[in-house]
Amino acid sequence: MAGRPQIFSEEEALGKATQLFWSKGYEATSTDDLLAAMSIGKSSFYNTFKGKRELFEKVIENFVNQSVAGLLKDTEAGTDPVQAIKNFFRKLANSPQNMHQKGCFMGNIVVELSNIDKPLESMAIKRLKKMEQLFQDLIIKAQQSGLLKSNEDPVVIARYLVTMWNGLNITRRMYPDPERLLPLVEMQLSVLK
Amino acid sequence: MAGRPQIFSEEEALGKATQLFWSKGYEATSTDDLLAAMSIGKSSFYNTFKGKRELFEKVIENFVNQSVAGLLKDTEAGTDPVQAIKNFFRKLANSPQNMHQKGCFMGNIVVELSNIDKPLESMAIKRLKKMEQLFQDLIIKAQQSGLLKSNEDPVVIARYLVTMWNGLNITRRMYPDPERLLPLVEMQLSVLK
DNA sequence: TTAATTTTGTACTATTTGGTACAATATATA
DNA sequence: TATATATTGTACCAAATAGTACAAAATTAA
Repeated sequence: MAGRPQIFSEEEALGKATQLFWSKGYEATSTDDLLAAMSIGKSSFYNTFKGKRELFEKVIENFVNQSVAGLLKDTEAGTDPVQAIKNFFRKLANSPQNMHQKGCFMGNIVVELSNIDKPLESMAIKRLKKMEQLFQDLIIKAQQSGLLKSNEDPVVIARYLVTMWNGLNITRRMYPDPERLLPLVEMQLSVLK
Repeated sequence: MAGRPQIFSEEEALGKATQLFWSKGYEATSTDDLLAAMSIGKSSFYNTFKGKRELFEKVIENFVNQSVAGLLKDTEAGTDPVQAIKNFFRKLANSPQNMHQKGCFMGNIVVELSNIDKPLESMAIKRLKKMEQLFQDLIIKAQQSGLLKSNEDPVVIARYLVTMWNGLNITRRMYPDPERLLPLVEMQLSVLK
């Protein structure tokens, strides 16, 4: 319980690492890149985060998707779950350019590492499935309350929404502007009625 | 017009390189990996393909999506364009495991390189847009012939289909089995009526 | 004040990276 | 057969990579 005090904030450093990994991916992010972004020295890096891979794992574990968090908030606020979902996707379409370019962190990981690093891919898949579960809960709630008339299997609807999310996160890089994305989103949401 | 003859088939070597890049991505594929997969020496490699990046460009340019080629064939065979599209996606759902794991080569490139190498990303995006154009042509044909009653904008429908494709190529890695994917695909295809 | 403890800075290292240099080799043509 | 020409194999290289070693610095507890 003694020792020299840490000169940096672990949380802050982790946030910087997250941003970097999110935009450049795992392989293309070098440890030197990380040190620069996190503004810490090599010793501090290896001392507190053990290594690049271990840091990446921690980044995945700590990652909170802001959009999803917003969706969750809307729901808890008592909003119509169907409207919450629709808002979620409309917000995606209206994101700033740099968000379009980054896409979904977990989706990016699945794509980059599916034939490179299965354990890391699995961690990302687990996160995407959590998102799917969130959708499923909302759909069930909407069906029970009668706000959603469709009696399609909630499991399939949820999986459809996740696929939409995954797809949009690539398509939005092809068309990083709301004018193209919004009509697309509306068509995709037409299932929810 | 003299000189020692090439000991390998350029086309074959390019095919091997394509498979490797497709499964491991750009960054994680080393030149040594390539040499081994292509079964050629370093000299031959740099002599005929100039370098890793140039090879990758050539691979993208020469890439023919087998599934898309099949779709095109079905169409030319005079099949109902709507059915052709439906078959296309159902076939995707029924692909073997390793295809699920590989996903869409062009989509993979967009994800991996969107913040790393814009020129390469653009090449991949161009290809995805070609696919979108193919969908659009089919939708227009289907609407004109009355096989598709929906009068939604063909541009939006095509973009919706590409987004479906992009999304499925991630979701199929979460659920690499037809039992989960088929109901999902059917729901997504419900727009086509 | 000293000892124990932890973090930090600097120098170093082994491996892998993409790529060159260049001579040896194998062919077509003169 | 000799020569021009193109491909190939081997050795080499500089830079970047992830990670270590270890002493110096900064703190708390005894």
